[in-house]
Amino acid sequence: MARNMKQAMIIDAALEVFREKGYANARMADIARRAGVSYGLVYHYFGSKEVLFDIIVESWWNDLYAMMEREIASDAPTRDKLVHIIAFFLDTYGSKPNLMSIFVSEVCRSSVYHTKEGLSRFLKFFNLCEQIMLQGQESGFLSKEIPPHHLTYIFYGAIETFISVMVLGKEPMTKKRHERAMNAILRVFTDGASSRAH
Amino acid sequence: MARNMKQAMIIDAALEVFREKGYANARMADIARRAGVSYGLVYHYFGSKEVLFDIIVESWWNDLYAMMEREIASDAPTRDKLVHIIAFFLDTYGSKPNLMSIFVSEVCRSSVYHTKEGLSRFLKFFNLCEQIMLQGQESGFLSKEIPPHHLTYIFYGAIETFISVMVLGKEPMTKKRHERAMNAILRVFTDGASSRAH
Amino acid sequence: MARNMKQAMIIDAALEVFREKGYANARMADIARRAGVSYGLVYHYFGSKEVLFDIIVESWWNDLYAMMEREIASDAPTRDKLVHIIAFFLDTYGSKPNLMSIFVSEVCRSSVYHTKEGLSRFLKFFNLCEQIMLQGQESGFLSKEIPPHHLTYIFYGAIETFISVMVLGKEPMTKKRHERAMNAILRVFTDGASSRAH
Amino acid sequence: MARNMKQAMIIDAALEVFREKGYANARMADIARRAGVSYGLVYHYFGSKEVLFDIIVESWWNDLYAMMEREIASDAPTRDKLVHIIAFFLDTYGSKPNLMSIFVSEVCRSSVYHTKEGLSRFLKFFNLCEQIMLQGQESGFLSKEIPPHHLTYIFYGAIETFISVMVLGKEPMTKKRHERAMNAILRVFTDGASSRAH
DNA sequence: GATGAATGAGAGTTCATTCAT
DNA sequence: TATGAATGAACTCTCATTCAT
Repeated sequence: MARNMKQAMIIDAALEVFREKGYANARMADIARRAGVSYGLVYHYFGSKEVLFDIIVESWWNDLYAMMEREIASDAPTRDKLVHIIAFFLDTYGSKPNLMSIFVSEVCRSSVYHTKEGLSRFLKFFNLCEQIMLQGQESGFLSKEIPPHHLTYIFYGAIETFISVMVLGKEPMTKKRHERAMNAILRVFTDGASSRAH
Repeated sequence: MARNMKQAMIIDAALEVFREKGYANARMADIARRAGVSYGLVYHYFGSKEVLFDIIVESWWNDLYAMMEREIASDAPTRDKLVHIIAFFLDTYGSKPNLMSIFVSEVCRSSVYHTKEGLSRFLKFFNLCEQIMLQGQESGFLSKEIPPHHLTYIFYGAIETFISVMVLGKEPMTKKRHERAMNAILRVFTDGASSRAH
Repeated sequence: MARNMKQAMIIDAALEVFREKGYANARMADIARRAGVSYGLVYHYFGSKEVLFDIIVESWWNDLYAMMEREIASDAPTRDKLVHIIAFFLDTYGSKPNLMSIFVSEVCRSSVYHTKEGLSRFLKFFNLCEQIMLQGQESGFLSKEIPPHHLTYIFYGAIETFISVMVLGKEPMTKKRHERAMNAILRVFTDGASSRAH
Repeated sequence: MARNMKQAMIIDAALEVFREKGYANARMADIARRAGVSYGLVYHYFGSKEVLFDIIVESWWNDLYAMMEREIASDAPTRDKLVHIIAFFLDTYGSKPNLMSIFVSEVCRSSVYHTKEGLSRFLKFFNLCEQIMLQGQESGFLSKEIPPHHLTYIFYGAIETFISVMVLGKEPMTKKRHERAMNAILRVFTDGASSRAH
């Protein structure tokens, strides 16, 4: 599939360039050069810079939503669901660091703050997350004293910051890092950081 | 005073425009028009778009560092220090929502990912936060099982997400919101979200 | 060919505009308009106003150096070498009056005084000229009483002023003018203006 | 005379700045700063950048014309007149190097090529010079075989190039340099560079 | 499909000049 | 006389996008 190959090369190049420079400073010429194609071809396939960015971003959101919906539908214990969500972020960082980097540095900020679509995508994710928190409260695993959207903020904030720090440090994902991040987030989120927690 | 007044008007206009459009899409002409001054005056006082942005950002970081250092030096219980830090973010959102909005949407992301200065400022803040976590562990308030930098990520991630959501919803700060956010963050961070926590 | 043609048209337009207005007052928009191309194309090919100017200037210096080096290497009598050098300037004025005009009004002054490269290019030419004067002294044609760099200044000064006056008067080069300038420079430089000279 | 003092300080500052940067790149703010006055004052006294430059340039031309007219009116031998003219340039370089530098790098080029006034001033000087050459021919000192305007070009070209080289090398004027330049110009102009000249 | 020359609107920046004080 | 805040036209340069080949 020559077609798919070139498209894929452009996407990969775009991931790199968007990560390095950010959306605003990424130039279509850079992406074309990095992909080793003429920059007419980028337009041939993707129409515009915005569309190219959106395709990348959309694939991310769709994967995320799919995962979240799987978890919501599943009848696993809430604790496992939280584990799966954390793992999804950590694994994606491991397999597609560029994508994850773009997500934390561009998507979940600029795009969210300055476009309608960005905002609604973000809110949709929070909504899905909230459902899981609600399931947790109903199953008796999570305390009902804290509103589920607040639980969402704290849970998601923890994941995002862990990912951000790895992105900033360009740290490669390792088994150890994965395990430590997972443990820390899960432990503090469920039992708290206080020394009283057993 | 006239001098300081116009400067202040430009800064205020810049805060608005940067918040609305983001750094990349903010136009100096917009800022000048919004401030009700001529195009050239913005340059007369601030030299360039970058400098103007930096002045705004720098004032934020300096305030933040000052607060953190006060807390580190203080001999209040760690729990109070955490309260003060959370309050600092919530209060700043209340008094300077534009600044806070710029912080979460631009500074702590694009600027941090794409400039050396941005990165080092961010890391400095994390470092200060870590010191407080360490104090908390030493005083016996926080569990020593979790590394202090991990505690930092979770604590800060929670604050940032609460602020982000308020920014996105353009929610005005109220006493109630302040209290709820404070309680949720503090409660989950120290005791966890699990229903076993009392 | 289309590519080279447009480039050539831009260069020609630049030669005209730089000559008419001088480097500082030449506008890129003028050059583009004169060349009959879009604004952006000038940048597409030449990157910046400075580069565009430099390319023009560099071609001149390179031609000049090449000629000088040919003369130095040649075993013709010094008198012939001087004839060739004078002819080079006069002929270039005839075939590329814009280039020559830019040279005397911009390059050999502003550029030389205000940029490192300009200075070193000028000195390099003087150095080559000095070598020819030295050859003339060694062959017995030129008096050894006058230092070769002084001979250079007088010889070159004469040529430059003749060219300058032609540029100022926008005089087209004719055979007669060529001959008269050649004779006057050669005659005075070798035998002097005194009536005692035979 | 406070008035004259500040004016003089501005003129001096302008001489420096115009020399360092050239007319086009000299900024009024630079001149004011260098002079230690506000830049409103520069306008108060001189009206515009162009006027300021013109005043400087005009004083030069007037001194030059006055000298030339003195020489034309004098009944000294032509040789002495040539000596005086050369000395005028060398002495002015010694006493006012900035002025001389501006003259060779800006006035006798850009200004001459791009303004009507510049051109006419230059031609007037050439005209005066020609009269002296004519006197020399009539007195039998200079050969009648070479048109007086050609003699002018060669004579003036020699002086200008000597001055230019000193300006470029920022060489301070010394007695020795003065003498050598004088001798070289005079010797070659009258007797030629050929070894046959006695 | 594929190229890259060509376009031009748009943005940042400069700086001579004005004018209220 | 003296200041420097204020103005805005003018200019360079960028880069997403189009289109002929």
